[in-house]
Amino acid sequence: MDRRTDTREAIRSVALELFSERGYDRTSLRELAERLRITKAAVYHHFATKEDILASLAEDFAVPVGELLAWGRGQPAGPATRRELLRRYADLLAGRHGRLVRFLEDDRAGLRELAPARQLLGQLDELSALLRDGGPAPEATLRARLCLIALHGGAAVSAGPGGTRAGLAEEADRREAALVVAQDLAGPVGF
Amino acid sequence: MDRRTDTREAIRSVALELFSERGYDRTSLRELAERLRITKAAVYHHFATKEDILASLAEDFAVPVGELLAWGRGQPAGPATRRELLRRYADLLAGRHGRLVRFLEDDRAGLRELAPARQLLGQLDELSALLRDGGPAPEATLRARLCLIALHGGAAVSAGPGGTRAGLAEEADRREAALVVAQDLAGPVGF
DNA sequence: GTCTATACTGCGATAGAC
DNA sequence: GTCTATCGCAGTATAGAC
Repeated sequence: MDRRTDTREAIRSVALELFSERGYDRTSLRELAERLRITKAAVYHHFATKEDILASLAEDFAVPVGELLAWGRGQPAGPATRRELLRRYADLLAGRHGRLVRFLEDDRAGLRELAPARQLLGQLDELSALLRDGGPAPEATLRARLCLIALHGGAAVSAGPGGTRAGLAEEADRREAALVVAQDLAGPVGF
Repeated sequence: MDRRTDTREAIRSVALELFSERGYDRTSLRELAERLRITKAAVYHHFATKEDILASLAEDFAVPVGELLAWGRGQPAGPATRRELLRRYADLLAGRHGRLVRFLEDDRAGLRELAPARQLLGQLDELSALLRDGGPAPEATLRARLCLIALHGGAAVSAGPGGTRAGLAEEADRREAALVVAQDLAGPVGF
């Protein structure tokens, strides 16, 4: 793994941290560079634009979500598929993607106009359509959308090695609770 | 009603529109002034800072929410109170406050650091605590928070005289559905 | 109460040396 | 691959005329 990869990964990692802390717009490349102890120009060596950094982060998440969508489209519609979709999506969020999705959820206004985020939000719309119990009636649509919000809200907040043991247990609790609520929202428990 | 009041109200109204369309950060005072056909300096005659415009909008909503909280605190905890809290809050959102709350929900990242919005978000935290069925267990906390998100999501999107008759009916449908889902999330239907 | 003009700051992005 | 230096622009905010 060469130095190029190292710095690029470091930029991505710190960018995600800053974006999710302060929002995309309020994060400046100066701050990002400072935190990394390099200059803005060095950042531009690895990414052509600020939006490209976001795109790189978004794509990381878009790939597994795309796979999940492909799987879901091939399943018969029904409560069992919905439950399993939610379980798989919750598993996804339990990994390193939780932070990105919380950022996405918290910064919709800032991200709406940016292509990389739009694509991801489109995927989540499709996922919520798969989770919808029945047609596009307002109530079913809202319940499906809330499923995802529930899981996003339950996703990891703390990241990295800063978590205490108690904190990690709390996080697992929250994720578990989020899945229960989401599956409840997704329709009848009986199969 | 003197001219001063007119212009001030016009600024508030257009600001809310722009903030909710593009987010707080991405809305510049230049845009705001342009839309009003006045200059930036004229805006500064009515509001000392950009944040003061936000504060003025937030306070407008904080007052009735504060009254709702005061009422809620005086009621016995239980499903009936929770249902009525949600009904009253939904009524609030059906008026001109719907737009503000959607903006608040969509722009959390941009607003988190701003005092006027923080206060409002604190009030909503308190409201969701009143809506919580039981102690601070993760599931109860999440359900209470989702109640509010459901109502916010169902709140008016279109505002002003632009709505078609069909559009207005759809909006009412959505609000109705949001209340049903929220009350469902708030606990058992039986009293 | 609104204007013109301007101060100052920080942004994203680029050029070119090392 | 990182640096220094700088460009052009848009942001908030202010001063002072009318």
